[in-house]
Amino acid sequence: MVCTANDLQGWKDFPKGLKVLLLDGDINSAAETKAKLEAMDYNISSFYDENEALSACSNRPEDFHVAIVEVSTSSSQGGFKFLENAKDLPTIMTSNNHCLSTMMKCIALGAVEFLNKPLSEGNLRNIWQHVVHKAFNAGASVLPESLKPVRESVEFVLQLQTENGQHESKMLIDVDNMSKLSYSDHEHSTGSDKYPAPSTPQLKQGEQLHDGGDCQDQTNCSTEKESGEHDGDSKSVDTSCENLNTESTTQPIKPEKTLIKGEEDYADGCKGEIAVSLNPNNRKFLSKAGGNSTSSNKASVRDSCVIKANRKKMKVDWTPELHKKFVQAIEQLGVDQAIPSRILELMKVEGLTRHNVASHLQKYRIQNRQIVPREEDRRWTNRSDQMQRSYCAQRPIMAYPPYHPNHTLSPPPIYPFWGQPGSQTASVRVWGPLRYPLCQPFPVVHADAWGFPVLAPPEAPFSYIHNMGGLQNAKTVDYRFGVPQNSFEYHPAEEVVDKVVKEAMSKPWLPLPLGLKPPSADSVLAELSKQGISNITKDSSSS
DNA sequence: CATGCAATAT
DNA sequence: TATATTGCAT
Repeated sequence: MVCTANDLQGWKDFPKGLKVLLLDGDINSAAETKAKLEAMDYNISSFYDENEALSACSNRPEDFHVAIVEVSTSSSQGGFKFLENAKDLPTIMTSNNHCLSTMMKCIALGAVEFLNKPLSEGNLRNIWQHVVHKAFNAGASVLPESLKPVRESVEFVLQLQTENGQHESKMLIDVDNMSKLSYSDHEHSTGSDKYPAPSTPQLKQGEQLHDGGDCQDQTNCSTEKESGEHDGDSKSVDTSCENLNTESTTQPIKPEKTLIKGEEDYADGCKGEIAVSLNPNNRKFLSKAGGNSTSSNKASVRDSCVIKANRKKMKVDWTPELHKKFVQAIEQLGVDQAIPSRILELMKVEGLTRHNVASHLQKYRIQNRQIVPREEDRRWTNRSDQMQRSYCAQRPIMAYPPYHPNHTLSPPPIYPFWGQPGSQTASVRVWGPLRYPLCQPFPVVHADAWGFPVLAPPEAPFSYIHNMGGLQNAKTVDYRFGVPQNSFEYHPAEEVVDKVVKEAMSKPWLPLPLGLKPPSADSVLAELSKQGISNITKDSSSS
């Protein structure tokens, strides 16, 4: 990623001072690892106890950039607890136990890499890659405090080269692309981005990450070019690390994010997109400002960035979060009053224009229209048929948690991410109904071959994996919802039904679940009488 | 000016 | 292809 000497000037000693949390129950191997790492100028904090390590990185998240955690063979929790709880820290798992399932478990639980013990020098030397990777590929919202300086630093360096000259543009990875990458990554992994990008080789049986795993050592990609005039302000990471100020005592906060990509033209006409925060309490991560980017004057940098970013029209990326706001606004207004300007007001998203909202609303309506098609004359008495057909045409209201004991048998229901905010964390943006094969938001992994579903989506609660009792009985588990499903029949819990009914009644403007039209009174009565219910306690319309 | 729809662009 | 933006009519 860094290809010229010039590029390196800001961080040629980058790993130096990088703060490594080392959790290893084995004192000897811990000492050994620590010594090796320190020889590489890493800054090691050793922990023997998992809980201590956890509380340390919880209390001082800024103190750690990356963690190396041993999978203890003795204790049952050994290391996994840390792995799961320190989600904001790129965590490398190590173990003497080289079995595949252990590795997979680590990776599935969010480890960025699994390294066999003993840790080779090459492995250790390159752990910084995970820091940079995380710093750039974590969604801005989940970027740990400790990584922000890294990111800013790297961005700054990259920015320098961008501004320096385009003569070597072929060699450069421009910040814009990184921004895009980061952005899209962020979209696909909402909660914690414990699922690393494919660029990290850890899923391939963990064997690639020998020294060859990274094609180049961080020191050897220089091209002998020395044309640095901007070096004065460039900061190495360890410097920036000193400027950390957050004292959060809880787990690193994941601020709500509302990101919008800004398009910006550069002097050379080259266009790029940068991510800007529309939320004032958010931090901007991609600095386009050329000047100093020390942590101390972040604010000014930030401001100038915003100004620069606002210079041009912004492309709104309707992230799930943004869309959620949008939907909430619409619900709040009611479908009748849902006009762009008011939605905009309710959304209270800085930088968002009425046009943006209007456009989005247009699409929203189109989608809604498509799934509330002319079913006018359809009778809800034809229920089975109805349900089958409209299965993938769910309304924004979730009827009840879907269950498909065998997804090859029953059509997997789709829950449009249009719909209920909070019903799911929509890292994948799905607009309304999908074609049938895509109806499943995520593929259900049959993990028989592996004995473990490694493709659990980021949304999958980790407890799901736990509940599997380790690695074995991985059946088809519907992990999309925290509700355990264990019945073959559609028997929605009463409270669920109640909830839906209540919701439907309180929000008459919303289409009904199950793709049903409001039945006429007649059809309702007919249906009820069919079911042997002759009397209903309804205030109007009856008898 | 705001809105919604259609065309266009990415 | 999907979806965001732009253009235009109301």
